[in-house]
Amino acid sequence: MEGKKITLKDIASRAGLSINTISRALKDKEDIAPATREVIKRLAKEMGYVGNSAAGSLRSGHTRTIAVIVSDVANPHFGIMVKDIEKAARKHNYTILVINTEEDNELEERAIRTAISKNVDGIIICPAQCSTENIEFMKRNGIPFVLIGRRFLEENDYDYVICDDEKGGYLATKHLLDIGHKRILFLNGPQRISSAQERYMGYRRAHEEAGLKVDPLLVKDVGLPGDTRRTVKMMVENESFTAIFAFNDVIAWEAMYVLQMMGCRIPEEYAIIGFDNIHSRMFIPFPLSSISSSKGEMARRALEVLLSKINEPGDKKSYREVVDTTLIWRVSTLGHNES
Amino acid sequence: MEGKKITLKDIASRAGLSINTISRALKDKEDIAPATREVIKRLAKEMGYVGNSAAGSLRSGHTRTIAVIVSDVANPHFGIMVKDIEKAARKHNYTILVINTEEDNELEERAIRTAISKNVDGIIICPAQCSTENIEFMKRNGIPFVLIGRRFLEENDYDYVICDDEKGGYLATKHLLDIGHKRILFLNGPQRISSAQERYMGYRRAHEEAGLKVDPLLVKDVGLPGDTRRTVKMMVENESFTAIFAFNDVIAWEAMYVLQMMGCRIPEEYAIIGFDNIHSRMFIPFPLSSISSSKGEMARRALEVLLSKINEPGDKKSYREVVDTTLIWRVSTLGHNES
DNA sequence: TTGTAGGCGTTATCAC
DNA sequence: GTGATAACGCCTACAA
Repeated sequence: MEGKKITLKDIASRAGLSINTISRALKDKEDIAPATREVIKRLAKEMGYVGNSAAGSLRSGHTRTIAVIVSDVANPHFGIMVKDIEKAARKHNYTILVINTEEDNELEERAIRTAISKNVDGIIICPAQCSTENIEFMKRNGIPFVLIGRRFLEENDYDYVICDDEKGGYLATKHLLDIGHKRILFLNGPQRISSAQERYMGYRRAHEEAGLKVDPLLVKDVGLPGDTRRTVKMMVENESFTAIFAFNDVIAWEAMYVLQMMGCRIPEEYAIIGFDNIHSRMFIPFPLSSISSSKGEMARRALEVLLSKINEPGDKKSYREVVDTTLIWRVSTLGHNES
Repeated sequence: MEGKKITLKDIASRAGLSINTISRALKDKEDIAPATREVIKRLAKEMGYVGNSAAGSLRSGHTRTIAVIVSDVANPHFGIMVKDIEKAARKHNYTILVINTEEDNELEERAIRTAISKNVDGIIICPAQCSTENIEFMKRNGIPFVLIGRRFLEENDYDYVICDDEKGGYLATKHLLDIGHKRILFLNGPQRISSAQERYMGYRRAHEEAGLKVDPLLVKDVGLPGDTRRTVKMMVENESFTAIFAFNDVIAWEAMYVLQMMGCRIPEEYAIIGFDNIHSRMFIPFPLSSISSSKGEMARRALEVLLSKINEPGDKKSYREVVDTTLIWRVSTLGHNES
């Protein structure tokens, strides 16, 4: 049994039957005598036969595999997303191929080519958004795909499932303004990313509604690792502000870490709110207020959209799904601070 | 370009050459005229050709894909592991298929069958250890595989890469004893898991060395979600202890969360130490002492072992790699508590 | 009820 | 230099 893989042929020669009798018996086809079926199935089990679906898919044209392309599974945001996609996919008998792009354009291109060359039935991708090239490539290729978590604001003809980032940015900012903060540091993600742009729009809208002007000095891009630590330290030393809105919970944690190291108290000296509500999935010592974006919901919807695109190839419908965002209030923004 | 996939055949008929010439030209074989090669390559690019490696692997027998089977990618421990495996694999031009088992025996079996049926070249698996059945199945099947993070203590003839769990358990416990704690609550993982057993052995050794007896009431299994919250609450209310050693950082965070909710101070009232040192990859607000198990190292070694098994199928060498563990001291065990 | 033929896309081998 | 052929493992359609 060791060494070479058992194929239908091996079973056939052992059973003294033809390859395709074996094939059909194992698929429980009616046209094989029940007795024969039983014998064959037992033999297959005995020999440890595991079908070669890769070979079958060469014929059928589908692999029941979808690629999930994200920047980094080690980031809990994506880890949770990937898990939920995998879970949903498993229900539909699909397997997922995970590829990380590290937010890099070239790696993203390679990821897409790899996925296509492995004949996946479709792709769920959180695009690095360095350019539209890679997305255009998928489109030209004809492979079904859905964007998750990010979209292209200008060339808006790709299907996507995102959360309501503008509203999330608005809710977070309004919440901080409501409890008395006037100068809110926004630790935002890289500007090329749509969710960063949209959350910023929400940040602006909340300010406008409150009759306040946005101070550009308080809006920082912390895309690179290390940025958050440097920025928070620098801002605490040089600027006056009383609250932080972080692009995501991971950045928020890092900011809190720095503040604690510097001896600042949360929420008394600095209130802080994140985005993603990872605390709903994991108990982190310091409860962080956050914007819930329901990753499970996004994952399921993205998969559904992808499956319908896979199953109705002719269909030219477009899918633009926006999952609601809500405010989750925890102690990191408790109390208030009239400055 | 939309709809159907471009194949060698399509390029061949467009170029007026044979399929085979196209194939060889695209692989830069010397026996095709340089001029022809250029023309073909340009044409392929123009037509958006992406090779069907699935078809190729039917012939070659390998897919350059490995399956990574873990219980849950959303757990940062596995998320980080998967990321590091993916990164190492990418360097060797391998892609990974990620399947979650949720620590369930049946899902694990399905995961393995799926992986094999998709013709992966090998499997890296963190076994649920409900039984050895599934591992035996892989062995009988002949697919190259390596266990990661866990091993089978009795039937020790499977290759593995683990960290030094016994030493880790010893170091964590000794550290707490050294700073003055005498009653240490051990929030351990499920007993069927080797790492839980081995960390417990370390916990015992440290006690013995210190001339203390292990109180069985202080050793709790918190395998299921929710266990940690219930257990910590119950223990704080009913038992006396001054420190906690948690099976992993995620459990430690949860314990800290509960302690904070109950108004207990860390480390003054309860010192706490985790395992995995996730803080080396993520800044979590409250710095948690932990045992570092170098997931990056484990991931790379596991991949190397797997690759050598894939590349030397005849080789009957066994691989039992144990990565060192070290103590990382942070504020969650600062100060001491002479009780 | 079972067997035979052909083809999915690619590649290795050998002939032209 | 380039083309024809067979083969990888499986499946559909049809013949026996």
